[in-house]
Amino acid sequence: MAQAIVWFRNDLRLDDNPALRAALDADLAPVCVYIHAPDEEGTWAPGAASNAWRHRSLAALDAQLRRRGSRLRLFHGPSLATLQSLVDTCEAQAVFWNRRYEPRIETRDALIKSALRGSGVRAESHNGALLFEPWALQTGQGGPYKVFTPFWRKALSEWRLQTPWEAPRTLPSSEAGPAGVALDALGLRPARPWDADFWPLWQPGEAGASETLEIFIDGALRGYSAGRDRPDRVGTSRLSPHLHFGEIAPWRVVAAIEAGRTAATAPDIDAYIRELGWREFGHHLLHHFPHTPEQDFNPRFARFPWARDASALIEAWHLGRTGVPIIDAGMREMWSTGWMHNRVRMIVGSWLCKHMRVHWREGARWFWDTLVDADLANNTLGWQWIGGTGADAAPYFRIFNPVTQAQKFDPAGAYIAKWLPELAGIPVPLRFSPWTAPDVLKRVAPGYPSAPVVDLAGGREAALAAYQRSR
DNA sequence: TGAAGTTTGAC
DNA sequence: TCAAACTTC
Repeated sequence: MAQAIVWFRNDLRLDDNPALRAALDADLAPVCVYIHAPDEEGTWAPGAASNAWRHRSLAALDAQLRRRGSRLRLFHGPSLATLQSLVDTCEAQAVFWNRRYEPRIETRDALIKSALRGSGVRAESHNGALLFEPWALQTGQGGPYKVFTPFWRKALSEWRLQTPWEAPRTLPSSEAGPAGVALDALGLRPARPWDADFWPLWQPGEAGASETLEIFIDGALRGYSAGRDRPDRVGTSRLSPHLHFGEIAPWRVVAAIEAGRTAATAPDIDAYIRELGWREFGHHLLHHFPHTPEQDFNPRFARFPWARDASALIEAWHLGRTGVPIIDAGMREMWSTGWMHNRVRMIVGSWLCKHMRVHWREGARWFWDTLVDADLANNTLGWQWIGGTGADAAPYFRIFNPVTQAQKFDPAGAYIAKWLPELAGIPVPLRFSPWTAPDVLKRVAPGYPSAPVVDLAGGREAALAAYQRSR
């Protein structure tokens, strides 16, 4: 049987894998490879938490391939040279992969595709990650969308999803060509086990993704429209890292969720699929506006007076020592688990960009390194949104009050107590703003900051004034 | 997928 | 008196 290279990237699954399917449909034995080449991603090489996840996800994929009589071969880049050498040594007839949409990767992959084709090899990329390719939806004028609502209306009107596909129980094995390097040689696993608290919560890989989906459907999906805003509960799908690494296809998530549609569940199902729509919109924007991971979408903010020398403020934010419990709880949740609830991401983001008046790229960089679901499309969309600089963003003057938000979405103060145990002894009305009861705070949690690093009312006023000045 | 201040209208 | 509606940033 002739061979094909199946080049795994952010599609670390077998089911619903269009590249793997293409190889099998062509009657070619898949040589499954992963090529480690972080330098080819420029300034957005994967961060530490992301690498820790990938290490385990690659191990899971290899185990799954072995159960089917195949295996995953690992290599160091550069990607093109590695693929060319694999094509030669395996005498492969084709190379298949699933597309990524990060600007540097799109450019690199286009070069790789044309180089392979230039040497007479069949090279094909497929859609393994999105419900709609970024170029599939266009405005009436023929351009990209910049506003979510019309984008999503268009998507719903052209709703056609890939049909689920299950990988065969046995894969043709191929021993041709080099064996590759050991997983540890890629250096993805942290040298010091700072990620120890991640793994009771997460199971990287395709099996973990399916299990997470089932848990969501049996649990938080009912009541999702309201429950997703509650960081004190399991109210969200927690699928984001699995979707980022392609451990499950979004169309499979949609199909599974739709399967239980009733009149009662319809609003929750629609609300969740709309969130997947934001993920689609993020990829659409990243593809059409490739400078947005670095630059404000709205050029007006070039004149905005960001705070000077905010390094002490930024450090307090990093460490979860701002003195505002809901913010510090969120930052510590992320540090411990590699993930932060989305409502809390908005609160900590608003605090950084508005009260601290620090440019969103500082936040984007920190999230990039600390989140297991760090994704250039979603991270950029989220930070441009909360910073007020984005395409369809919250206006800059929409400033979250972290005390009000905590009262509303963590009413029993349970989320705060979980991540800031030193504040658990402060009774609930005071736990949201402990600086208002200085003697209690000093007695119960003497190590916690005695006051917010930025005054809530003063910071809000300063941000509004700065916005006015820049107009 | 804000907050805060003001107005309005039902008691 | 108070909550919902409205307005402004």
